[in-house]
Amino acid sequence: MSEKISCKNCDNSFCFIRQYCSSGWVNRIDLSKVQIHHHAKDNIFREGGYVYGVYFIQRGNVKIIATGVNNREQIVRLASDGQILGHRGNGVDKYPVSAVALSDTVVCFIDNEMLHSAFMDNPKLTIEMMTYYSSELRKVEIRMKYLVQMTVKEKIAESFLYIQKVFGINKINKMLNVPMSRQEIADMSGVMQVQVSRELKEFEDQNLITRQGREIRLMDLAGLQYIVRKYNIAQYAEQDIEQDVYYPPSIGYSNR
Amino acid sequence: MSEKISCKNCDNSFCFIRQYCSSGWVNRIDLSKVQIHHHAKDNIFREGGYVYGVYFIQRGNVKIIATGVNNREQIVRLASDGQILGHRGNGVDKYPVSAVALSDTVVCFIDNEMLHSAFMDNPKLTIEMMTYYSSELRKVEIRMKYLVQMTVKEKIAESFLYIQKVFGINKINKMLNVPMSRQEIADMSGVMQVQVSRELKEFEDQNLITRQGREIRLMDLAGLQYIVRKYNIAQYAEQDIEQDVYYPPSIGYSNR
DNA sequence: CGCGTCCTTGAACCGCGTCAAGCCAGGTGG
DNA sequence: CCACCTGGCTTGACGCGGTTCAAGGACGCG
Repeated sequence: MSEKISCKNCDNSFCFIRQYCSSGWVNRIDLSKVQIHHHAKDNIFREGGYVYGVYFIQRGNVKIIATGVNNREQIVRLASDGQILGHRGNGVDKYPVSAVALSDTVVCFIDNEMLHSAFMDNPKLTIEMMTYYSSELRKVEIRMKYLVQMTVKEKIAESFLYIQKVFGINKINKMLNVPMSRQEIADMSGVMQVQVSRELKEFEDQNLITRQGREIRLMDLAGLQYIVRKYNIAQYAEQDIEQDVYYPPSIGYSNR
Repeated sequence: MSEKISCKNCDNSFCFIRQYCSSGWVNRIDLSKVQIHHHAKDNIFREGGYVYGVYFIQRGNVKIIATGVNNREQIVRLASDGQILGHRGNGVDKYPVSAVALSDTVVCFIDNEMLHSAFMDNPKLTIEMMTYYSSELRKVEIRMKYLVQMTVKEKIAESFLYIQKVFGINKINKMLNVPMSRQEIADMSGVMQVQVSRELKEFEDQNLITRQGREIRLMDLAGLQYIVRKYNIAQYAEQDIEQDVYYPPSIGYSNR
């Protein structure tokens, strides 16, 4: 007899399944069978691949990217512990985006069938999932406006605030918890990589950031917010400036 | 005794409530009390206003806009019959965007309390709503990439395809069912209004469109698709090119 | 008929994307 | 331990696409 590790033993308190499903239901899931481990830079799923279910991030940091023309990418979203990847639309069965781990990541894969029966049995789960999607939708709608109207400097400042918001910064050394390359920052902001270099220099001159090797330390969040103030970005302000240290600051670059 | 008109009598077959709630439940709603009529250019709700519920479009055409810096607007989404407006996020209680009627529009307002009890009683409804949001989310994610990577010409071509997709074109005269101003096309595409004028001229020279007064007739959808081909925009293709005529082509400009 | 709104067209400026050369750090192999 | 290589980063120079400013036209409405 093989030993079954119930989903109940999972330590992720953000997990939608654990939070909103009946305990009987939770017990039906074998954690060891749904968990998938990924290293940094691994694809969790790829644009064009078939959708058989959704992924919950148990622990880790992920970027969702849409590949564009001539190798240009657009990072449409960042996601971390407890968030959902690989949502489907009506009857659409292929991913329009890819998900890539930025640090070592564990996801739980729940296939369509199981998910559907979970929904039918647990109305609270469905409501929470719906709320989650509607909240992501409004966030993307807002970011969309930024990408169109902001200057390069503003877009990059906004990207830092966004990274800080989703992944947090290390309390002690103020480094971003998940270091991102210049190219990735460019892909988030929708600008060219060379422009990122230039703006970083300017930010450094203004003491908004400092650099240690290739990593970036956010020194003055209020200063960054000031740059984008006219777009009244309230959601990145006050809250979450102090956040837990999830990972040692270098894991994102690990090459295993 | 006042006469109650049940939600059952509503003629909108797309309505989520009618489709996915038990008939007993549907009967509880008094259609005459939830319906709100709007003229073209009316605000359905405004950025910054408090969220007391959601709106279902019973009939009409709506743009969702985010107001930006110095009177610049960004149209983040178009919506038509059966679609949902005014989704909330977690604990957020203010609209981040405005919804404006583009033609005469009827919406049904369902307050938070009623919606929540509908969700608890009708799991299918919740699932459908969730699917709707997740599908809108992926659409916005894709449009986000376009807005960043496309040239002005491409963005405008894409906007026409998007309008045609959501609102349809008149079968007979090929006019867009809901005419939009140059400014609105600019706000969708994230470009300046003068550029729209210039590109329209070019499109006309290439026989992709013709103009009648200020209204635009799409002559060559395949040609427009050709312009944006390298972004492989599959979702606007084949389907829906022939669509019902919802409204006389001029109502969108009516000034009542 | 005059006024306001929306649209068109021209001209000039400049932000930012492009191209290209050089730098720096880490890894590898002799 | 040094030499070399490679990939990511920096910096400069240039030119184009697109924004901005401005003037004039078309159309609808009172």
